[in-house]
Amino acid sequence: MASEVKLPKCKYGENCYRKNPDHLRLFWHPSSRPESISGEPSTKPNNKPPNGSEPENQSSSSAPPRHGRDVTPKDEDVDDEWEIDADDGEVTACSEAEEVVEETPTTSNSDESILGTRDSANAVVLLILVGPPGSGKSTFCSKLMSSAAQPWTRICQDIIAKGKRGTRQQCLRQAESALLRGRSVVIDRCNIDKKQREDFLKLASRLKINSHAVVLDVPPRICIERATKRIAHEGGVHGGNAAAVINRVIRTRQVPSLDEGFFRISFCRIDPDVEKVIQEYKDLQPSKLLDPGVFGAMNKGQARSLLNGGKDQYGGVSPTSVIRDEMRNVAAEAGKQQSSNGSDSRHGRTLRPANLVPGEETLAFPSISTADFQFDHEKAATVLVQCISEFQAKYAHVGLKLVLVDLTSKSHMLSIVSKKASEEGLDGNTFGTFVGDITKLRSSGGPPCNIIANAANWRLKPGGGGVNAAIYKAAGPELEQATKKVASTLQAGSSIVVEVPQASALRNQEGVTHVIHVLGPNMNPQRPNCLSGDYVEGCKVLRNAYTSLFESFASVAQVKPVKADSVKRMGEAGNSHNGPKLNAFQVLMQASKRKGEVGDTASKREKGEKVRVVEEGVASLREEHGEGGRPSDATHQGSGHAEVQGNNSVGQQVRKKVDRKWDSWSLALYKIALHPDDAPSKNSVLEVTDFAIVMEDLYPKAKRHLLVVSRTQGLDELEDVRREHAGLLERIHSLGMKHVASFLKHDPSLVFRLGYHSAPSMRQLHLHVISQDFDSASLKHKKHWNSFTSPFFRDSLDVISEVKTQGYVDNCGPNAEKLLDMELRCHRCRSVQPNIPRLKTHISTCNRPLSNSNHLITASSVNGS
DNA sequence: GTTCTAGAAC
DNA sequence: GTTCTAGAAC
Repeated sequence: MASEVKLPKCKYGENCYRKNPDHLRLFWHPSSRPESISGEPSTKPNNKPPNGSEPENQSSSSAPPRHGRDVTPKDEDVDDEWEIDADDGEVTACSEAEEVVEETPTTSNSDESILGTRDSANAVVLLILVGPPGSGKSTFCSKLMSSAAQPWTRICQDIIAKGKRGTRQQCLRQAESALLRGRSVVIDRCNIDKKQREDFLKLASRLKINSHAVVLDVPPRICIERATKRIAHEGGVHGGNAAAVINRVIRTRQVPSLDEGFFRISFCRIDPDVEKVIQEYKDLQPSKLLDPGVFGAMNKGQARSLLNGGKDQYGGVSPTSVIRDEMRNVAAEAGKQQSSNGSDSRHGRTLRPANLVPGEETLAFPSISTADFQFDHEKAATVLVQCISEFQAKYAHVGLKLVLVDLTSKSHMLSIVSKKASEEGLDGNTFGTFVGDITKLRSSGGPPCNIIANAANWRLKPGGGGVNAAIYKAAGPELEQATKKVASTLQAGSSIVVEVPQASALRNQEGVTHVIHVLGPNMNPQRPNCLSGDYVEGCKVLRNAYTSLFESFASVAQVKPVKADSVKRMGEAGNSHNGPKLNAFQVLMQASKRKGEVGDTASKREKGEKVRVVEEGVASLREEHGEGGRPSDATHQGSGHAEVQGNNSVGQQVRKKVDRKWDSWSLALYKIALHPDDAPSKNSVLEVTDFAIVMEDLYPKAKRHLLVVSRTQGLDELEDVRREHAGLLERIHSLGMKHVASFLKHDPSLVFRLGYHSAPSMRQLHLHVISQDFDSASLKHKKHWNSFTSPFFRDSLDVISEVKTQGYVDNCGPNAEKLLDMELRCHRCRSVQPNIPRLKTHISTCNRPLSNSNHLITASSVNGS
């Protein structure tokens, strides 16, 4: 019966951090956290508005420019998403940048212009560069962004994907993000034909932003000369092959025309043309708008083509006049949007008052730690969305709503949280954002939030600034007195609930019954307990803070998580309808499925995909319905056998392994382990014992790479390991160590790790014994590298320890494979390398101490033990 | 696990 | 032409 039930895919739920690459990185080695070049914590300006609200720390817009390899001005700052490899001086993308774009620093003193707006503060345009390799697109961008009058973002496809070449879709996403933040965007890619430009024009049209084109119509000879001199160009357009590529690209060139939707097209053939156009766009601002039309030197054929195209489309009317009219319409529309009711259409999830029904408990809360405490916005948004997701899952169907509030419609946090919430599929009925004053929600017609959160300080004192000062001021001295009765200080990552006294204006005017003080992590060196850029700890504390806040909210609202009894009631209610009678467990699963929280296990099984299912919070239900129990021993454990396993700190949990289909190619180790005498000759079996065999990996990923394969039938992978296997794991480890000692005798310079893959491709539990040189021709792919250097590789000693203490291995879950797709990071110096060839070159010379494990085995450690 | 192929991009 | 990625097949 249990096997018929659809189960959640992960014990941490559909929105488990392990599914989120950004958050996943937090579980990378602690030493991987981004650092500024100087090693000093970032000291971003505190752009605090005068009205006591949360200031906007526009990390992206206030950051210094980011630069790719081929265009990096050597004398400019590099922000914390980039780091320089001290060994070879390369600039490499840090792991925190999933997609990399370059942005100008803001040039104005006011928040208004820092944030910008396509409506008024800036003349926002989408500038599409058109030109073959070597035409000077990158130089154009560098010059444009060096001292532009308004903020620009450069989208360079060559470096957008963690410092290497990405896709058009990534460029589009980043362009949209920047445009929505009020930044002009320059698209640095060839854009050589209509198809390559089409999506960008559509994007601009959708956002009601003018598209401009600058055609770098540089003679092919010059392009080839330039490209030939380049080295290590991402697209391979350098050296001897540059001419062929450029000639081919130029042959496919389609000259941009106004009828594609461009507002303005500028042609540049010689350097002075380029300089002139660069200056035009550098000067661009509302008081210096550029006229529509076609400008610059071009040949007569191009001009005729462009004008004819425009004339045909507009029925003989000058394209320029049509576009001017359109421009006026856009401006008028933009004006309407700006004067609307304070909700910003850019925030798709902005909750309007009508969305919230009085009587339902609603928590209004500010973004924690992103103002004075200078926590990185992107990371904070990721943590927040994760916490909301968990909250929604835990308190489904009980009417609790969360509203993230910020004072300004230009709030960076509102924008990115909305985006991430949408991406994560958060329930828009129970979470939204709102632009307004958190202390005046009722009186200003905002959502009726009777509980509000305060981004407090550790002393729980009024003052300082931002939300804390505003709430204490609005509440009057009564709140401070009430708070004193509850606590005198507050730990980071925790919260306290204070009932707002009846006499407080916040209560009798705004209807706020409770204030929940919450304290997040501090990244501001000017404030106490600064974490100095330690985002591993910081995210942990922030997560604790939000979790504590939301739990306090639930506590005040006097609701409880969805539990067995409530689900049972739901089941009974469901059974009152005509459908088949369902038990509580099935009802829960059906509800989860409706919310999209349950994977289609059956269909995945049909496809032979790996299916590991861990469910949460249903153990009592399973017991109640007699659908499972703890395994008594290790007798099960072949494919297709469901099993249940016990508790951990999160709460009572059930671990259930569902059928995994092993393809024929993945059975090689299984066959050899069970029948070592029949091992194919290509496999070098070194030792056979009663419990394991030792063999050389057929495709070694390092100088020395052995496998110690268990001979216990049914023990396919780590997922199958239980407490009773601890002794076996220790024997396997010892066997591996024996061979390590032998290797080290011959070559004492080697360093080894012993460990398991979280989600192995080959059936039959096997320990990897691998030297850390990774000097092997068989190491070809990112997946290879990350399987041995990311947390996907579980150290044998850690595995043994976990099995002994908790009875199973808490591996990376169903999303372990995401770890394999992460950036290529040197296991010594932590620098990111753009591809495998570059990585291999780098690691062959990198001499930093190894930093990828606490369990490295060296000649001295073996001799000393 | 590997190998092969196609496609995208410059 | 080269590099990289994703997917299919084994």
